[in-house]
Amino acid sequence: MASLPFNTIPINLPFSVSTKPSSKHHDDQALNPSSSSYFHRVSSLCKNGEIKEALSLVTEMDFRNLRIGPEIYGEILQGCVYERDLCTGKQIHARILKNGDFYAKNEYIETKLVIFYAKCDALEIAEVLFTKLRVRNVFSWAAIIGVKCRIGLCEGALMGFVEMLENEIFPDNFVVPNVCKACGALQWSRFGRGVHGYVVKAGLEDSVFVASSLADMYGKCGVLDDARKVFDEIPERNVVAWNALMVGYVQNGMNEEAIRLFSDMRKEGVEPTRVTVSTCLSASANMGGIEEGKQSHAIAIVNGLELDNILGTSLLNFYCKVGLIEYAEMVFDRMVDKDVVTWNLIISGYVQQGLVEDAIYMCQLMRLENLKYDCVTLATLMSAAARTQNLKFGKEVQCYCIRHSFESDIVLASTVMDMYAKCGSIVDAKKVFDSTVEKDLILWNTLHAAYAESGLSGEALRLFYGMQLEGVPPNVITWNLIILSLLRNGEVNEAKEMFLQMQSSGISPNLISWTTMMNGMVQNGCSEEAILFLRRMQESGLRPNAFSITVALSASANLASLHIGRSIHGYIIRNLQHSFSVSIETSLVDMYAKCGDINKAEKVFGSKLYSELPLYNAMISAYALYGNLKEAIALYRSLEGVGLKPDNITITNVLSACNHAGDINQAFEIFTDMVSKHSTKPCLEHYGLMVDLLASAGETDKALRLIEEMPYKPDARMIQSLVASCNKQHKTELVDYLSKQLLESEPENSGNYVTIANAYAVEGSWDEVVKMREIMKAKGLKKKPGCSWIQIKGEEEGVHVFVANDKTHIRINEIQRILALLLYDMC
DNA sequence: ATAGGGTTAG
Repeated sequence: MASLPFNTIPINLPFSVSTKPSSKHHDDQALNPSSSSYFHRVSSLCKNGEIKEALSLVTEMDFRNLRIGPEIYGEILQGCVYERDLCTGKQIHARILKNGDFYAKNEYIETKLVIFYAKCDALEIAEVLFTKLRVRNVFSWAAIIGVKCRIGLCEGALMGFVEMLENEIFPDNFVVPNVCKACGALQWSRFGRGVHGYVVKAGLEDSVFVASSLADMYGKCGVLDDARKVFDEIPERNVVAWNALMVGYVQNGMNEEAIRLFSDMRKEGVEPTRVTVSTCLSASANMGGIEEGKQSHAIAIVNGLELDNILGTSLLNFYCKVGLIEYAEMVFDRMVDKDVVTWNLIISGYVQQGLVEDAIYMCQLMRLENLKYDCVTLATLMSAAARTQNLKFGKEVQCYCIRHSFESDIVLASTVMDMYAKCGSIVDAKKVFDSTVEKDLILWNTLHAAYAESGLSGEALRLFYGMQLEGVPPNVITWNLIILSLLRNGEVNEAKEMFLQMQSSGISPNLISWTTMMNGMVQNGCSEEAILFLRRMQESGLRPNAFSITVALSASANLASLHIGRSIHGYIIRNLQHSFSVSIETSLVDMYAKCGDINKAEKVFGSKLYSELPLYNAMISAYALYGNLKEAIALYRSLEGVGLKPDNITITNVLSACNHAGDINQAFEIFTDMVSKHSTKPCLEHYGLMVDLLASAGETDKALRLIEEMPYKPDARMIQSLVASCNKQHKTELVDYLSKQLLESEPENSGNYVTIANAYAVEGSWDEVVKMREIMKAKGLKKKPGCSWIQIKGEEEGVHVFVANDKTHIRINEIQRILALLLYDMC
């Protein structure tokens, strides 16, 4: 055996190496029978994980001058591999080196050392030893590929696979799974296919290990058809194979397929594991499948699966996502070793339910358990601030983030921006955006969302072109947001143009793109076009979901087209039977009422699946529309019996029913009931309806007294009612008073100008309407999102008129008077 | 070989 000097051993090994060659193992100790009994004792200690004891036996052997063969060192190293005991292994390595080349240059020992370091994730040492190997066999290759794969150096692992083949060392059923894993992580499906070819050639495809990892690889690459094919051809499928395919389905959004696979698996009598149940729970959570998730939970219990952290958090995630917070609390209480993930889930569960107080309380408890907030906790709290529009709380959380150096977390930056945007502070959102160094597409989109929400289409467009100049290509979401910002700002034609541009840039509109267009059309008074967009979406092969159907129903209602409304109802019955929701039922009632078929509205209401307030509100509103005061009141009175408490909308609807019928007494009864029975404060709109009622009955003084009593500033609508009433009675000094009120309350409120313009529109004075628009422009005021425009036919192009409220009738000279006051105020 | 939490669009 060639002798090499010891100092060629890499000096970066983390222990010192004796340079003195030892000689005692040359004694003829091999004949000593106790040597083999030592081997057995060492071997059994190692298998029980008692490495330290095994090591002291070796020391004892050394002391008694017994021959220590390579197999003993091999055994101890293997023990260190089982225990992932890097420290003890290094000591063994030191002894091996101390004992000289007989051991240090033994192929078995050298390979074992590589395997040991690799298994302990000490890649650098393993690689140094590996490069020094004179003989590289399948085992050492497998170890190196394995460690690279584990620590995420996937390209390196795949290069190793190629190099192995070049050196004619053939990867076996231990190497291939790791190679597959690397392909999956990199989503290199073409490389994966090559590996699959090798597997077939090498005859490895019958190994469950190989086949399940191939199925997993195809799943991770999104090629589910091939994953399924591989899976179907496995001769003896084990639970891991089932799990791998199921995970593939879930990761690609095919949740229903995953659940179906689970039931097939149970039919074949394969026992589910915690992984199976976790995966099913993810699928159930994603698709909102309450029954599926509950059954998965039941199966976990029946099969006696241990509630470990991962299964527990899967359950928590599921119950939180579907809104069953009580069940989530039960699971949470039963979990023993709660970690940050566990706490984050229950906290986010509370936030999703709007229970921000509970969320904050849980945060305090979490701190008492000595757990620190991580970026997920903070992102959740930030989203709570955004939901509740609590700017102060949001800033506190942001300060915490800054103090604890979480600024570099890009997800957190997105939530901070979203919080500022939701709290109406776009400038601060932009500041956060600018100060974030590494921007990802989501961050860009978050700012787009902020602009879209407020209809700042100019800013949005600048951002849109800016990002492309910086080489960030917009995705569907970006395009949808740009379109939304245009629509929110009333720029219908520009939005349609953008919609076309998106398609010519190679991005096809998704469900949300189409629905955004539809909804935007409805909001901008183009309901016919909304229906056209619905048809075109269906032609493109996309199926409308519950929300798009709701929008289509409101378009039908606006068009008062029973024909279209019925056809959409038909579509719901044919295709959305299972996703019947409160909002769909509500929209149906509303549609039938507005299309003139109150009987059908009653019929839909009568066969409702849900018993929720919005549905009752819609029906009461329908009765109000038809002036059926008795029915409206009866329905309102019946709420208590079904355990529902009327809200502001209910009262508004009942009061407007009274309004239509001109029944002041009934209205007053409802109005006072509200405070005494339901202890709710009337809102501005309720006062408005009462004022309206009194004013149109000529009770101007009473109306005025009510205005002075109420805890709100009067709005333009109220003033209008009064103006109309005053007009009849020629009380001009009152009009002066009211106009002043209007100016004092909100001179910058575009709504006031809109109201006045509305009145002009009703009177047919288009010149005055145009003038109002110009004043708004000069003041830099923009129409609020959701406020409708209508194009006046036969008028000069570009002239828009606000949709007039049905009951607005103001004498033209009074309008001029108010306008004069407004202009005076501006100068 | 397989499994858990937070961010953007109607």
